Amino acid sequence: MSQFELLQTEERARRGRFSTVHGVVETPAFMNVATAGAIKGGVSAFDLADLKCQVQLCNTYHLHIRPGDEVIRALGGLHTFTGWKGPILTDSGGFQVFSLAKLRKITEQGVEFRSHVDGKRIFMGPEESMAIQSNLGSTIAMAFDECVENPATYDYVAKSVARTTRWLTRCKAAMEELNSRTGAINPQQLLFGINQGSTYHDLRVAHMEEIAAFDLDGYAIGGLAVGETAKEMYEVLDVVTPHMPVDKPRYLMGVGTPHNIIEAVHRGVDLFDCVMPSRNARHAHLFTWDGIINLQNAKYQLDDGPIDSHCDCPTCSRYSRAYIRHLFRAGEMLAMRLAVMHNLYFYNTLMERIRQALVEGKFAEFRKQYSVRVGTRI
RNA sequence: GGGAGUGUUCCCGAGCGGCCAAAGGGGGCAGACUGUAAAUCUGUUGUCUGACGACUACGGUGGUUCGAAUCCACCCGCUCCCA
Repeated sequence: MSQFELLQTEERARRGRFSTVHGVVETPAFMNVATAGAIKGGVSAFDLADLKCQVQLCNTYHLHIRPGDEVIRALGGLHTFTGWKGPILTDSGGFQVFSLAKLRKITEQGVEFRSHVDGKRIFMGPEESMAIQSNLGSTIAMAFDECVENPATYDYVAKSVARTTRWLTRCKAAMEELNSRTGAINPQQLLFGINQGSTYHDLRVAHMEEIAAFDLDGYAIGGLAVGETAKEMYEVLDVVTPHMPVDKPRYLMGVGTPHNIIEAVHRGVDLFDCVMPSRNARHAHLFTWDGIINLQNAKYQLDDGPIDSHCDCPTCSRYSRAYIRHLFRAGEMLAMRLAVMHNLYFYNTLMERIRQALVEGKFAEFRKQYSVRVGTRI
């Protein structure tokens, strides 16, 4: 069974401890995204241990298509398969309802996708998503939802949210049934519900209250950072978080920049995930405590210092900006690996420093010092 | 020695009288990226100017023409074939 312990608060910001069968997560925490079972850029589950990673995130849709969730189940589940022994959260495939918009069709029963690999038709609804996630044996399964692109009409969002709620009922029933089956990879698989409602405050609040009644293991806020302004996103957080259960972890899905994360912690969020540190690292866009740098810029050609002089990650302790820049320009894979490791270490350290600031009652000060600074191009 | 080609902006390479500061690659310079169809995508890349525009450019020199990277002559360089 899971247990979320709220250890401390500072204004709306929270520090907590989430205990799962695969280990404890100190929150606020950033979950490292390994969509297809690996962090893109050549970073393995074993590297993650050196990067202060607490939770790995994998994707239902991608792993269902390749290699197939039945294959992973036969091999003992994601923990055995990837080598990551800590908590794993699997996204439900709901985000692909959004990102594969041109390749799908939504009905009450679920969503018909066209595989991005070979074009094959794939049907996924709440039951299918839960069954796949059960086969993957993740620690935390996410409810199957529809992530609506912003802006969206009130009418469409209202209908979509109502459907997402009905899907949640089916997700919960399916999860309970799957957990009770003998032979389940993780019979204690947790389920998080997902709040939707676009930028409509009344829909957000109403939906949050509805899903809170399901008494799930955690609650996520989805459908943000998908087209709306940062200001609108923060307003949704301001409006929704007061309606989220205090004794359950709160997860802001897919967000975001270091600045977004600090601002969301300030508004009471505990968990995050985002492809930004890994994707941007692969494009030489690196985060430092002084701001953001693009390591491909000519000005770093002769820079023999580390990416970040305040960083003690495996990359910064060994390699110069000039060398990594060269690796990028030469198309060497090592460039991506070193850059991704740095950015993930930065994100995980950011969370560690946020937690430490909360311990010391200095989060407000931390926010003031870093919230804007870490998002500035230098 | 004879014959046939060829020389284009940083590189490769299109162009065959005006719509050419010159396609397309590459390279360079910069930007984007938020539950990853993303080792991807976008912009830009002669000089000057805020812009209109002006100027300098297609091996060299001279010519034909209202107008030449494009046609002609000679020169220079490179390639291939025959002796």
